[in-house]
Amino acid sequence: MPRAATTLDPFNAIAEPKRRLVLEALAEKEMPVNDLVGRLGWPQPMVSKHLGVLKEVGLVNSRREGRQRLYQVNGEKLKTIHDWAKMFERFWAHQLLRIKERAERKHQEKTN
Amino acid sequence: MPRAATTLDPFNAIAEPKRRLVLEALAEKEMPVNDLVGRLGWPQPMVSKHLGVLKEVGLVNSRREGRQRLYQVNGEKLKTIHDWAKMFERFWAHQLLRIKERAERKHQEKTN
DNA sequence: TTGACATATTCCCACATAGGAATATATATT
DNA sequence: AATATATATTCCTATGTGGGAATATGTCAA
Repeated sequence: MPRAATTLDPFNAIAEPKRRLVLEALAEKEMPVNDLVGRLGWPQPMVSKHLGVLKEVGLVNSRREGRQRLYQVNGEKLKTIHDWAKMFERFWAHQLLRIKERAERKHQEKTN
Repeated sequence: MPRAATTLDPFNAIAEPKRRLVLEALAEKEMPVNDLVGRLGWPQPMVSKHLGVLKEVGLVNSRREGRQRLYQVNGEKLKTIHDWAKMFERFWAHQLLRIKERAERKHQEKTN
């Protein structure tokens, strides 16, 4: 069986590099689809489709304004990612640990 | 074209829920494959294959010890994920912004 | 060397999905 | 109503990949 649906899992949704670029653009400011099209240089349907996935998985919200649809980052869902990664903080935070890891890596080179 | 190779992108590698579970287990302590097999209850080849992907993408390191191969989390690569998510910190950190977002969401409900 | 233990690899298949092209829908303007 | 603008959706295809089963490789002990 392949991977779980992109539209159900934020981690899966941001696995696509283009979707990360969309989020990074939206991080600057709320934006309509066409601004993203111009900024990213992709076909409009491509942008809309990626936005559709991001919307369905909850990583962005949108609101209408005239003919445009403005997309914005949803912080809550991105916090999920951040919190998960934070679980491993101790593996990079402490200098002592880093030294220990470096030593283990050297040992690994011999045993590999 | 489907998604880019899992083994080239940490974000893609952790898109698979089972691989996140592997990393979470290894977050507790360095561990040989069989410990993971017992802990997760998956077939050994499945565990080895997921470890293979995590290793190739650099999210874990390994070293031999007798017949066993001990796997450990690689903090540096996980920091990459953490740093990326941190980019959106302001979207959940400030109370004022949260209030603003809530207002925008209410407006969205009307216009949707 | 033989056997037991520990881990990795190969082969196959089903399936989700990104991209492309064309088209559909929605909203504002005249 | 007709047109222009803005965005979404549908259909198609190629391809990466997770799971299962079987097997291979590697390492220690007797």
